[in-house]
Amino acid sequence: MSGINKVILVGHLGKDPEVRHLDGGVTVASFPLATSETYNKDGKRVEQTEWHNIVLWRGLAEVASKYLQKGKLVYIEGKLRTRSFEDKEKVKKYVTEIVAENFTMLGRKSDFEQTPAASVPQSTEPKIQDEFTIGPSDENGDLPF
Amino acid sequence: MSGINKVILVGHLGKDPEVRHLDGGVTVASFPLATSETYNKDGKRVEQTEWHNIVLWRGLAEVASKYLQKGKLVYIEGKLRTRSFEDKEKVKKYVTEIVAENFTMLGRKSDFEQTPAASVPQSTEPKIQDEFTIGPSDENGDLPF
Amino acid sequence: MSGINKVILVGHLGKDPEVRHLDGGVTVASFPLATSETYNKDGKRVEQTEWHNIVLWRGLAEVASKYLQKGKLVYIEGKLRTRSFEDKEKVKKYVTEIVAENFTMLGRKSDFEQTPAASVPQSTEPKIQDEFTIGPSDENGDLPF
Amino acid sequence: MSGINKVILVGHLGKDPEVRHLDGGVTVASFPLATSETYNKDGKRVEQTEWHNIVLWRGLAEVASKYLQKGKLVYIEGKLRTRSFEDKEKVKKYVTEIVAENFTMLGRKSDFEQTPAASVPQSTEPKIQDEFTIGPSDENGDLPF
DNA sequence: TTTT
DNA sequence: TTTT
Repeated sequence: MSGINKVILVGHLGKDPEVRHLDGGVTVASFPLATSETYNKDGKRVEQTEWHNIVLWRGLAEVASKYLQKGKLVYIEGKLRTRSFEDKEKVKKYVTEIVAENFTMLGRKSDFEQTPAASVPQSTEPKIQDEFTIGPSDENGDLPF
Repeated sequence: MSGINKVILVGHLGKDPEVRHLDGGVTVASFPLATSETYNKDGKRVEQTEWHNIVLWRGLAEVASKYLQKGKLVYIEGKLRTRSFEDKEKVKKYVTEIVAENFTMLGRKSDFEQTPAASVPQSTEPKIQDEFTIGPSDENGDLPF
Repeated sequence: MSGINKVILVGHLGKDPEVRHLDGGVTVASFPLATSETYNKDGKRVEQTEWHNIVLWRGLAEVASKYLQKGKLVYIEGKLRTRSFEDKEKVKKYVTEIVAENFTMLGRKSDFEQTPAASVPQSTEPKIQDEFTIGPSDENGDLPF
Repeated sequence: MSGINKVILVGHLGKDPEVRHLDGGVTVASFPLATSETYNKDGKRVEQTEWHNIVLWRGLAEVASKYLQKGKLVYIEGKLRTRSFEDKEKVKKYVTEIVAENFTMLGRKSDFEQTPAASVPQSTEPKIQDEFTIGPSDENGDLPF
């Protein structure tokens, strides 16, 4: 039977997205995302930051590389995936990544402007989905019941 | 600026899905879903049930009408939408619905069998998405980093 | 068997929180929250805004009334609850509300400053939870608004 | 500024929970959880299973060890945490875990019965939360496994 | 290492 | 109107 594997993050990019083009023309982007939590420990305010490896594919990767930069605040929805790889010393290692399914830019509009003078292009999708998960939902007509 | 409007429910259908075909060939299905919460009140076990109006469009509606029946346990992800309508007395009223974006059948496989003897067709998708949100995600190849 | 009833919203307050003190000293706060979605319709950019009725109890209500104001961006997690009430004409009506379980202020720190000159107190909890979330939630009495 | 770090899983336990009692009397439980996704690849039905390391603290750990067993279906809500440890060869390694904040048992009631003859005690909380979720989460010390 |  |  099937299950649910869902991750919801709101945090800041630790670096600009790094984009790669695989053989076959598929685009992949990735970046670290920080989510911080603040709590009181013995009356002192402690901040704990967690770093997440975000991976985006195809169209999502392209939009991310265009609109997301280091420091920006984003909402990301995706799923967990742990994969193994060999490091330079041929040692098998594991990483857990969040494969993004859609993201939404948060924060001020000005935070997403390329330069102080430029304005965000009309085409900026506030909510961007994986093209294999994407699309308009035009069901805003009134329901017949 | 954009926002997030997400609902996650796990509950039982109160009735079979009710299906309608709008002019233009669009299919809409709807059903009530119960989510119950149990807590202790003065040492007694109290159950509180909340009823949700679930609405599904197009392909999702069709799959729902095929595989979901009264009593079944489902995971539903969607968004909130409040719409107004006029009742028979022409009084304006409001309903809040959950417009489903995808759902997953939970519980035993046998719970989704049509009849004790029949088995669920091979084509039953455990996770079914709105066709405007849908699609295979074949990014299972190894990442180059 | 039990279920899941979870709502996740990121949006802006439409008004300042309205605070009430019930008999028995319980504090309740409420405010409308807007989540907007933008999509393309026939090549044109359309924005659709959904309004949600947010309700907060006890300690959460108090923190909300202190730190949230009209226009602020918040992440809210809670559950759906539909309750009935009688309007002035004694007509039975229904409202669906989101009973908040915790919230996190998003956006610039300066967005949460009381006045341009004041800074957010050290004690501001970035993630604030309903102190009663764990146990029974006895707020099933009718709301006074 | 603060962020959101939330994981929502529905899956089956791969093993019985493993319970440990740390110095100081704190209880920790952990188990692997499988979430499977099925999709069509070239007309063939492919199942992909993802394994998650679930960690529970204190009261949650105790309830988990009592009611969850290998094979059971659960809804788990928690947060991601990546921690480092040294393996037997003193090599620094990283694991990403899901620190549970609450869980709900899904599936038939009979699935949670200890033995065919026994019934689940009246006191079984369908939704069980980490009693410390509200405040500080001081489980940042290294885990003993 | 789960489940269907 | 579901389920336990």
